[in-house]
Amino acid sequence: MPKANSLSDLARHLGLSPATVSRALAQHEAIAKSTRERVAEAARELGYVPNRAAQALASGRSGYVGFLLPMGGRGLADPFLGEFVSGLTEGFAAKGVELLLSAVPRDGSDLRHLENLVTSGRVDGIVLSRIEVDDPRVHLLRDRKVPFVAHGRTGAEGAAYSWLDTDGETAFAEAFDLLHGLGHRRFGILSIDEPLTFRHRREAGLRSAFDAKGDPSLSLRHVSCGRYDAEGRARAIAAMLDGDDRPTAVLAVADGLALDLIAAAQARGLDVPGDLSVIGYDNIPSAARVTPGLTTFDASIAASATALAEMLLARIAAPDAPHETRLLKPQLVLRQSHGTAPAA
Amino acid sequence: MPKANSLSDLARHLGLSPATVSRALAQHEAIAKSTRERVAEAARELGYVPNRAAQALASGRSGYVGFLLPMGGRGLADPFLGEFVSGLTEGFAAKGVELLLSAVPRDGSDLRHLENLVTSGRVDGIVLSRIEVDDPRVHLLRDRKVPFVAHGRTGAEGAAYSWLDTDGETAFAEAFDLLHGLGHRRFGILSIDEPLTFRHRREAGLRSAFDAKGDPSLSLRHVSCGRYDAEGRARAIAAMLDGDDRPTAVLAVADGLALDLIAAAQARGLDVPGDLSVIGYDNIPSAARVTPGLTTFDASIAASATALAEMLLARIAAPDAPHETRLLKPQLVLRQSHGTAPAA
DNA sequence: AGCTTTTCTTAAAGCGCTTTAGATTACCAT
DNA sequence: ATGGTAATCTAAAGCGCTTTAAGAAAAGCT
Repeated sequence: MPKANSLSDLARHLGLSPATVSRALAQHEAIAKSTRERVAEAARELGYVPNRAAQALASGRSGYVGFLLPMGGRGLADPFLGEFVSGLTEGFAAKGVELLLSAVPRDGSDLRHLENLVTSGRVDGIVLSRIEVDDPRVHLLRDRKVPFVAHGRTGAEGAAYSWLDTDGETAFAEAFDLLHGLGHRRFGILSIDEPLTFRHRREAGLRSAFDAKGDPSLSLRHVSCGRYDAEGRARAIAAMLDGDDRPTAVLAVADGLALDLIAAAQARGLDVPGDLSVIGYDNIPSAARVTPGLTTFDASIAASATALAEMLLARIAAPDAPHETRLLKPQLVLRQSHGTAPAA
Repeated sequence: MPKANSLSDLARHLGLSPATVSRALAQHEAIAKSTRERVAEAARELGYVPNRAAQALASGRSGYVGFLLPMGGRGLADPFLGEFVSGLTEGFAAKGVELLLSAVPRDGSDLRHLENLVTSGRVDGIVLSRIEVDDPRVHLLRDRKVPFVAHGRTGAEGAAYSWLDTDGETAFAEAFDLLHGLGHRRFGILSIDEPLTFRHRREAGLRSAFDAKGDPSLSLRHVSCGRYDAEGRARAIAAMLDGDDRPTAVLAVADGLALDLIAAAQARGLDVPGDLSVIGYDNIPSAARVTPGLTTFDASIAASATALAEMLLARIAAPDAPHETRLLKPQLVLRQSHGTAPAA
């Protein structure tokens, strides 16, 4: 059996021109269906696989999409990111597209890195995560007219780009009401100091529900960790748990914080949920595995990522189509980390 | 400021030929150092970024390396894979190379997928993980003379390819001796049914240490789960814990299994390590976070991945260099999941 | 038959680089 | 001057595809 290593090999074998073969393989309508089948058959027989670089150069599209993986942190070992990237990969794979994982250094060169990534033509589109309040990456990509989708919204909600987000604002308001109904009066919110929109939204949701009660006997302790490393988290958790008037109910803006909080509380001899109710956000896998099980909001990370993958491919196919935005309502997963307020 | 979008733009601007500029940017010795600097400077000023597809087509190298991500499982949400891929990504990024994440379906088309991946020229090299006893991917890549490195060894140790592995055999023998020294007499090994070499090696290490005692009063219960899904694991764990003569010390070939085993034991009212000692392998992050902390072998997953990245780049640079193999000795991390045997 | 329309196929240019083989210049000793 | 050598640089081909513009063949109409 001969082997076709290039389009023209295959074309010669078939007695057709390379142009026809190229378009036949691409399922162009202008090529007779019978020809398309004949070509596909021959390609299979001769083991022909198109060269991707040549396709990319000629067509101006690389066939890849990019995801920026921040270096230095936990990377994909972070359960959220791991699940997210898995979801992306599978979503793209379903359409025959592969994901380019681009590690970006944390030295402030991230914008240059992104610019380089797109101007080199390595990717046809980008998935952005961990969106900041006024995210410069969004501006860059929009200016450069590079297709992208974002997991999360910047501060300006109307901003013209495609995003998918979960409604953390409503969720945290709901969680507050639940805990308030269980008799809690001293609340805490455990957050992070980075300019990420999701934490602002979740904080705001809690705060507005809190303010809506207009009850001066309620208290709210707001603690953030500076860097999201072990030390920063431990310090924030200490600030939450130690001292007088410890909250009896704490909302954590992410499950990782919530799990750490529970462990720290238990280490201090506190009972969860007897002495302290904790609710998290995201429903990462280990939220179900710890004791007590973490009550949290299921943000269906993998499904979101898959949806984002589809949205991005749609944008690449039709860059001028109107932007699509999706706001998902996370489901509260009731487990054992929350309960009625302890007796005063 | 003008903008150079192509090599020839830049060459024209500099009054040089494209050939010279190309080689100057590649730091060729044949180009005068002064010229190289002048070119680099101009490239920076004019914001020139080479087109990757054109480079790939002309040079025959894509500039990417590939990793095969099995679909359908936990994907990167599996702590081992997450940490491994993070390590790879960072290792490659250190050398300016990006990782192509290629999701491979579990429908038996994986070899075709791999072949397609390399013949399309999408990647210059491949990192293989979860090596099987007689792994067809190893044969394929070796036949096709595609640079690759493997995390793990096939059955035939002398096989001519580059690999990095941890010495699970010695580790499990060591773990057995430790537990035997603590008075345990009824042992268990919790494994998986797939033809992965790592589990064979760990099983063999335990078994040979067990046999070496030549003590007929010792027992060894060997249980494997069929598919590595929640149900398969639960069934295997039940077989390990239920029935007469339950082992008092169990080695699990992976931390995930060990953690599930501990949870299941606790759910049955058993005390770990009072009634049951458990030792795992890999030291995934959550091994440190559960209660009791899991005693396990630290396989330094991320560091291994980074080393593999370097090994692969070295192979791509010098495909005919002798193969490099590295056997790492995992460190036993003593936590609280093991202890003296319960009184008979 | 002659004409138009429709259907199918192709020639040829070109995507933006790398690389081989060769040209040019500079430098030195004779 | 003359030739030889080393140091730089360049012309031009070509990587393997896509695509535009146009050509050839078949079919439909009067």
